Amino acid sequence: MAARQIPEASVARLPVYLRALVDTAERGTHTVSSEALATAAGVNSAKIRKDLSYLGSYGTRGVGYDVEYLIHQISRELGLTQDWATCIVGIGNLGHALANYGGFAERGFRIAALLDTDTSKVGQMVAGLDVLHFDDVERIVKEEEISIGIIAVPGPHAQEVGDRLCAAGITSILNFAPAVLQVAEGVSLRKVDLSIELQILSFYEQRRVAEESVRHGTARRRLEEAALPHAEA
Amino acid sequence: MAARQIPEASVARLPVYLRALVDTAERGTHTVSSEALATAAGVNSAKIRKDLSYLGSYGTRGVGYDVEYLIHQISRELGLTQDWATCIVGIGNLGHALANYGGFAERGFRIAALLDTDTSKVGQMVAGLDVLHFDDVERIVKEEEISIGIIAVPGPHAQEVGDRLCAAGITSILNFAPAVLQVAEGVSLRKVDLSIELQILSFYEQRRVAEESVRHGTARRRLEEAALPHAEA
DNA sequence: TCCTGTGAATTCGTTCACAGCC
DNA sequence: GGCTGTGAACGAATTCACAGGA
Repeated sequence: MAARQIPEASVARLPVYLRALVDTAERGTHTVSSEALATAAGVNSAKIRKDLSYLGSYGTRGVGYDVEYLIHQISRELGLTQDWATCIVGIGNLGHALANYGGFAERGFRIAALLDTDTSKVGQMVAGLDVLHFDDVERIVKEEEISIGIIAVPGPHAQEVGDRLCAAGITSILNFAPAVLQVAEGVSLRKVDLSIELQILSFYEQRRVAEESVRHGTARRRLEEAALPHAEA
Repeated sequence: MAARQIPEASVARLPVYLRALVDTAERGTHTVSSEALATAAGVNSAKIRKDLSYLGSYGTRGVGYDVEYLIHQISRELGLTQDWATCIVGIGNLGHALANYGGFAERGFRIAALLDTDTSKVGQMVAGLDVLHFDDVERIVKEEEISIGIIAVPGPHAQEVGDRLCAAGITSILNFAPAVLQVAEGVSLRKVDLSIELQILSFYEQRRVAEESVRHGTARRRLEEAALPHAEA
């Protein structure tokens, strides 16, 4: 088993499983079936089994998975057994919120630096950290051994910030800026775009409205049909 | 053409194209090829052409696409020609940041209400709006004709908030809470999970480190091989 | 000639269904 | 009997490659 090269789609689900498992463990349960874990994670059981099979054979036939053991294996696979140093660039509304968000540190992501170019922000204390000037990014990344950069600057500045981060030796970027980012070869990039998510919802929202009028039309037609002499009792 | 039922993956890219097109228009360009748009949107040109073909035949062979016209068509398709009322539930760090985030209003998403259960927050002014009590959600959703709910509460409260929103008649939910949300049949759901994104980056980060040691190992082995007598000149 | 629009080919991801083990 | 692990079947998404119109 243990076939290397886990599909991207599976990797993206592992953190979800991990969370479901931690919840399960907190409830004092020590064994889960793929079915139970599927329910907790909001997917189907075949997907769970397939995804977990990429990591190895960690389950027991006829029984299920040991919760603690699986938590350990997934954590290891995700690289969560070590700590990663991150920096947040752009201490505006969102940067502030991210700096204060407890969920990062909880999972081993240490916020090692807050950076901004705005001199009125530099020197401020945010979430217990001094805001430093982005000009010093190369030195800070090296000193703090930062590998993950979080971009929370306005869209038009995202690319230059990304370039500087790449140049400074960062190897992963999480981009919150509403802009398409080009990164150096070999740097991982993920993006979170708030307004894109709303626009996707808007599409389905509109389609729902369109379908509703169609359905009303259909309903009306059905009534008409029902009114025809050959309608069934 | 205009085949209905646009694939989900294409829908998710339309907002990205839209942003790239708006940028292009702001630079005073009136025509784009699929190739140019692909570069601006960070995808390949075949994808652009295929995706746009689902909307209709809006390009001109040998020329490209009219930027303004395409902006109009995509906006219409995404339902952005009308305004959507939203509410934000949970006015903590993130809720604050979201309320102050300009990107929503810009694209026709009006924040109609801020809701919280914490009585110390109710009555506060945030981003020019009174924070209201979540208990009144049914009335507020009806009065303001809110169709999209944004959840920014702590994980353990997300499900009950989601249930109340669904019961109040909301048809789309954007979930920022770190929890798997179950929604009523027919309600659209998207989630944004900050720490999951970091965990995905961590996976690739760790793999990179692992690969590096392998590559070093390989390099060493190659040197050894090269030192063998039968090595080529 | 240039670039779109699209069938066909391919790759990727999901689900089925059951053999194998507890 | 119950549940995992996994080939095989299926379906979705991407990419290729080129016919066809400007």
